[in-house]
Amino acid sequence: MLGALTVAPMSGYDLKRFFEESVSFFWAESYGQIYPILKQLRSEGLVTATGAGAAARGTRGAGQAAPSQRRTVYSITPGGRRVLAAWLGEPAEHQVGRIEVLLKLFFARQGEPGGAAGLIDDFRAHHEARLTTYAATEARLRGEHADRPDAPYWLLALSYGQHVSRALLAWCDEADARVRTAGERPRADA
Amino acid sequence: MLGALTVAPMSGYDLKRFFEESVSFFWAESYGQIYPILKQLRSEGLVTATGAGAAARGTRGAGQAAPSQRRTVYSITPGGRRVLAAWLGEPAEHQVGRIEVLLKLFFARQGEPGGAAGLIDDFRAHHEARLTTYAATEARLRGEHADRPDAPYWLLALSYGQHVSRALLAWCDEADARVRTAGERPRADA
DNA sequence: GCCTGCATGTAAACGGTTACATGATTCG
DNA sequence: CGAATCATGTAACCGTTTACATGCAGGC
Repeated sequence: MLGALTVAPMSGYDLKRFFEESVSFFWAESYGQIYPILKQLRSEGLVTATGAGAAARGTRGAGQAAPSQRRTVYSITPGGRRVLAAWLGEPAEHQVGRIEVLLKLFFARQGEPGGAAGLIDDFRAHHEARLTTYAATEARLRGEHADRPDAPYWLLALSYGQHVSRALLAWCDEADARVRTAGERPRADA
Repeated sequence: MLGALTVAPMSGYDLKRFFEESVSFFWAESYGQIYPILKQLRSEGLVTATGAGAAARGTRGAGQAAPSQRRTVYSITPGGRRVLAAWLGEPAEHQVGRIEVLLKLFFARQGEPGGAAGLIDDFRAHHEARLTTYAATEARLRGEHADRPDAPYWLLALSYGQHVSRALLAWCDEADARVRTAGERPRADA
């Protein structure tokens, strides 16, 4: 959240969209977290609020003309930037992501004969779609957002996704071949 | 859990180890889940218990000689196999796995200049280690476990991990190059 | 006798999603 | 006017992890 607010001051609603549009392929946050966390960050002095819900006095600057209203826009504070920088300095944890398709594949012999092939088809379609999305995002990043100073890092994250999806399509080919020859046979005919 | 019990009847303790040794790179379960779920599966008639905690009568067969005792071993029932097969028939969901390292990288411009490079180094080491583990697992699967009928599917899952880790090492090279040239420069010297 | 590993379980806390409630604004 | 979207929030629920409690068995 603090990271997102370095891109621009945002409302809770904006943050949700930011997560959906920018980092959705590797991170997600729901309203159920966003609003409580904003409240907490504010109480810790890591963000400040302006607009609708900015109860504390001194929030509305001189000529600010009540803009749109009803929105509460949050900005990161210097303290927030320090906390963010500290977090960025800690090594990232490599936690085990649960991959449901692998679990099903692992036990696929216990299911219908064509099951594994179906899973793989589905999986291939998913990653083909992702690569298409990635290409569109890349075009946008190299186009309109090319001047943003964070752009190189954003492209790095994108590249991660592309490498993974390409590798997984290659795996699909391999898996398909294996499943259609030795894999499925031992159950039925043969 | 039902899937694991098709491999062999197991105790809760065995299940934990099964998850740790076989599928740990894409799935994990803790005791806090295993024991309650076993209880529930049993109440639904999807598994049966033998040994220590097998309260219901008729569990100990004729010449079974109280083996080791204090263990409660669970076996999958025909009903359990049906439920498992039904689950295997449903398409797998592609949920967003949270990748912390990408989040840090995405906002890396807000941290220390060398931060991104450090994250990548760490990440590379992690996937190199994984590839080593995968190689050992592959040897075991092609060796002692080669005759197991599920082995082809297990190798497929393993191959997934190998494809991903190899792709990520390639990404590390690319990312490193980008971070050490254009990436880190605009903050300090230059 | 003690340490390690086997073995079973539970309670509290945590992190997260879902669903719902509410209402303002904008645009066709 | 009505629909879509902007916007804020909360409560209930669910899945999961962590930490703890307990005790037996086997080997040194």
